[in-house]
Amino acid sequence: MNEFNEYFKSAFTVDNVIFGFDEGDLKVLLINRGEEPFKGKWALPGYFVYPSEDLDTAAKRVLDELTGLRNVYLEQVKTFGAVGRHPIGRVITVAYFSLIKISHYNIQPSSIAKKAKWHSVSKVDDLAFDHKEILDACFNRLKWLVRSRPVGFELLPPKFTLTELQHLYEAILETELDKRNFRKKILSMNLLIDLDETQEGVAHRPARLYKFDREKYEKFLAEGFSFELKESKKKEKKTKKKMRANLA
Amino acid sequence: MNEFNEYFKSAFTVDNVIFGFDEGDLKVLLINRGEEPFKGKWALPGYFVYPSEDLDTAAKRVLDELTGLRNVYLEQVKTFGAVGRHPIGRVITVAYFSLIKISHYNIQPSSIAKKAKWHSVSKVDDLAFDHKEILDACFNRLKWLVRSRPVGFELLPPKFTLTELQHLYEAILETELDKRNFRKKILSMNLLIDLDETQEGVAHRPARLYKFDREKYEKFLAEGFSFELKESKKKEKKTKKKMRANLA
DNA sequence: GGAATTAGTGTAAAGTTTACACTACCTGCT
DNA sequence: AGCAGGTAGTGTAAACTTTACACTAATTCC
Repeated sequence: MNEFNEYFKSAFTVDNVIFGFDEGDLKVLLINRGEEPFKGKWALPGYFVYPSEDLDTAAKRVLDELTGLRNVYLEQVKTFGAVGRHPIGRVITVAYFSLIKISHYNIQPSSIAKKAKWHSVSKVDDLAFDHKEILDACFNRLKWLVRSRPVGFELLPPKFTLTELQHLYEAILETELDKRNFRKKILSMNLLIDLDETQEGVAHRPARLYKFDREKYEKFLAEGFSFELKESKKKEKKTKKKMRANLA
Repeated sequence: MNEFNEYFKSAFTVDNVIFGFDEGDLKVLLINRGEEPFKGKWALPGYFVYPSEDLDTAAKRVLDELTGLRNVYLEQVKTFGAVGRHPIGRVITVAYFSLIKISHYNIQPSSIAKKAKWHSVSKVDDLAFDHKEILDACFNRLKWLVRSRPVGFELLPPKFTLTELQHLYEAILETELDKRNFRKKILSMNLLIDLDETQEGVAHRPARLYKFDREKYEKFLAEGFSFELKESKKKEKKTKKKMRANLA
């Protein structure tokens, strides 16, 4: 550190977009800011990265302090560093998103956690700092992720019905899926274990419960498998340009 | 800045993985370090982000100083911030990758550019700092990108043959593609304009030259189209687990 | 004129995706 | 007991996409 001293004047933070799924709706955990700047506004949970701490460690710490959860899905998404994004100086933030089961979430005693609340992703529209932009980037990443791997298992309780799983996918993809085709696709992956149990206390035919075969999932990931879910085209009727080859 | 002063002691940089394509091989532009640390080793081009500069601006600046090129494909990939990654202090780096046409690249007068050299991506194995890890992350991103959009056009000269295009895809994907299927797929996208010209000075049947229809490409991107290129399975014979549904 | 070399082309079979509608099973009400 | 209301669960045929595969065409060089 000599001629470069002038560059060592910035700070960096992590911000964590924590997704959960409840009541058929995709949610995000937000903190109500108790102080300026943006006092009273909702913001993503985040904090400065300590000098002795790796980025991933910082993201896990923020998540743990807030939810008490460890070993959850956590992924770095993008870094935001516009010059004026933070009023107190040059602050770059690294955005992460994580997927948790809301049923496993317990309010933590930390003061920050008391100000936390789940919000429907689709209804969030105004956040502190550039946090709306960060949320959008993470939501888009989740949409992409859900098309290439069966990521929903991170968000559902240990036992779930196929309809719940489908609703989760529909919430993330913001589209409707065909029930029969969805089931065929999901079951053909052999990642579900049929528990031979059914729902109780519902006023209609109870659905079978499934759990997720974690062992096969690990294999799936290791082999770089991927699958595709396409939206039901029942209602769309997009002009499907056939784009045929201009061959002789 | 008051109680947070202790956090404003880090620096951040951008590192740019600049890909080019030449002689049937995917290349990356590296700088030979003239000073400690890692003196004599090859490194990714990068520099500190100025206090008054956005991240993307810094990445463009680094690219411009080195190659004289602007308006090229540039994308943020990932941020690396391990505690000990830089000997002179806490330095976080934001990795970008760009795609350029080597034929358009002119050596710049800047001192840094004189130390630059193209290396085959497949042969790079030891770089300064954590730059190998950064290169790998960017290469993986490129692999992903090339499967979802016809990104190769950024790397080829304005006129090219279908075989050149195929070789580019093969270099990026590190696999072989079937000639007829590749051509069918590419031509069916209608993104190529047949120039009604042929190669000259080759000792075999000359190939037709094509250029890229930029207007249609913009439309393609805007409509969120995507396409898939799958490797030729001629040689592999992967045990294709049929994974059929366990339905009644 | 023939050897060498790469360009260029079509098709049938296998596999995947799509659209679509009815019966089954449970509760709660009368 | 039976019916209404509600969600669960299932199969198939048609359209489309992907795959595997081999010969002829055009040029240069000798």
